[in-house]
Amino acid sequence: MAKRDNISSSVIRRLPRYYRFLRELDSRGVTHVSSGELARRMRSTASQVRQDLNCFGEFGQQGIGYNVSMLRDVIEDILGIKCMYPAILIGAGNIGHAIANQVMFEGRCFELIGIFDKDPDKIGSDVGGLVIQNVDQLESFCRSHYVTTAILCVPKAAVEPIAETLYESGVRSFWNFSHYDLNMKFDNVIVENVHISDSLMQLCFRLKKTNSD
Amino acid sequence: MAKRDNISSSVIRRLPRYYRFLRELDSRGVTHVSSGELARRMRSTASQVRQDLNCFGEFGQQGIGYNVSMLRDVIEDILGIKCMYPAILIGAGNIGHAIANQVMFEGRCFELIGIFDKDPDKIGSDVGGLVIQNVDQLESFCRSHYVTTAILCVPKAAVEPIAETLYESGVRSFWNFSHYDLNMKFDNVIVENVHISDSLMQLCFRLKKTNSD
DNA sequence: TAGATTGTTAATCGATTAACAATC
DNA sequence: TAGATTGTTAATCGATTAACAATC
Repeated sequence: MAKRDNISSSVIRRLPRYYRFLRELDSRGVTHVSSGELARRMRSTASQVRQDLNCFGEFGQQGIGYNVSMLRDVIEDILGIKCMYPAILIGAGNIGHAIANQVMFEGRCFELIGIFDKDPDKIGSDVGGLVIQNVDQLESFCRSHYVTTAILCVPKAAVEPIAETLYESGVRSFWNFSHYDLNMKFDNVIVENVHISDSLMQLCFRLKKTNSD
Repeated sequence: MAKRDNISSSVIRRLPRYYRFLRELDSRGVTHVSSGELARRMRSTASQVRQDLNCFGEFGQQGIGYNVSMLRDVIEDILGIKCMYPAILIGAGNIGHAIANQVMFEGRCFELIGIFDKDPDKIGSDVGGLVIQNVDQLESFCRSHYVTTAILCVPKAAVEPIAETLYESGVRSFWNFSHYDLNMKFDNVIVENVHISDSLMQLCFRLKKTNSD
């Protein structure tokens, strides 16, 4: 019955962005925000914003706007970022460090409980409060800690076999930074492939377009 | 006249993905690929692929498929990744290191010619073959080297003022990793804001959805 | 009351899918 | 020739925009 059950995928894709702005407003103590103001921030239109927000309940008040903290709360709920899933990270290189130190520490949705690498020089050292373990501990660790999610920061060539191993150890979701599209053959697996350089190519495209205008 | 002039934005967004697959096929020595095969890789449909590829010229041959290297070439051309823009990076923390070492070194579209930080302990040390310079050198460096693009890997709070300075020194495009949406007030500026954790939230959403089905 | 702003409907626009003749 | 696969048109679907009555 709840409207909230069929939110279109384009709205879902915009939710993290709404969430960021609402969090910022909330932290500044702003209690209400209008569709027009949100639109300005989102580089969208007031109409679009109202259409979006309307599909998960009525949080607005005519003449006043939307209640920031209620809206923030319902978005957290829809995205599921109130949950806490145990996650591990494999590959303690540059990106691995960045993720462990700068992304995960915000402590939303995932708790980083283990870091693995195969380099003997790295094993034993500390990253963001965790000791780097040997990859050969992967299987037993995943089984005993019921790890749901693996963050893959290993080189291209290593991804497939590691993902296989992890799948067999019960891991069913992957956040993959390896520059290689992981395409698991099982359909009970969730994969988010991240390609940072895609956005660099978009930047390049826009630069070229500007220059040729 | 050229079809190529009005490629829709949704096609543009898919180009980096096509590009990746074509590059892989090319490196494996595959000369032709069908829309069906590309669709399988893109998790799309053959119809979609043909529609997409058709909007920038006729590279297919009935009964045979598309010429991989020609297609790759035309995509490189459209995205403008054959150009080489001088870029600098500010903030030699974890993400800065990751970008400098793992993303930029592929040597496409941008050449990293300078790295800056304000931490005296970092200044002078080497990252990916470049010596970290003091941020107070930023302005003079940008002016003398005609820097077009800045990669911002600094904390939230530092972004606005640094972007201002850079703008005044002639920088007109920004690849921003600071977890803060940079919204320059000038309209001759290109900004790509990267929010890595958005994809983490999408992962979270999909996990929650799976669990509740 | 007057001004602001929502929720919702209808109209428009654009993107995806289906179908098939053309051709390698 | 038969099989494969394109290019392109038309049909469908979905997303965005515009408009306005309802209401704080």
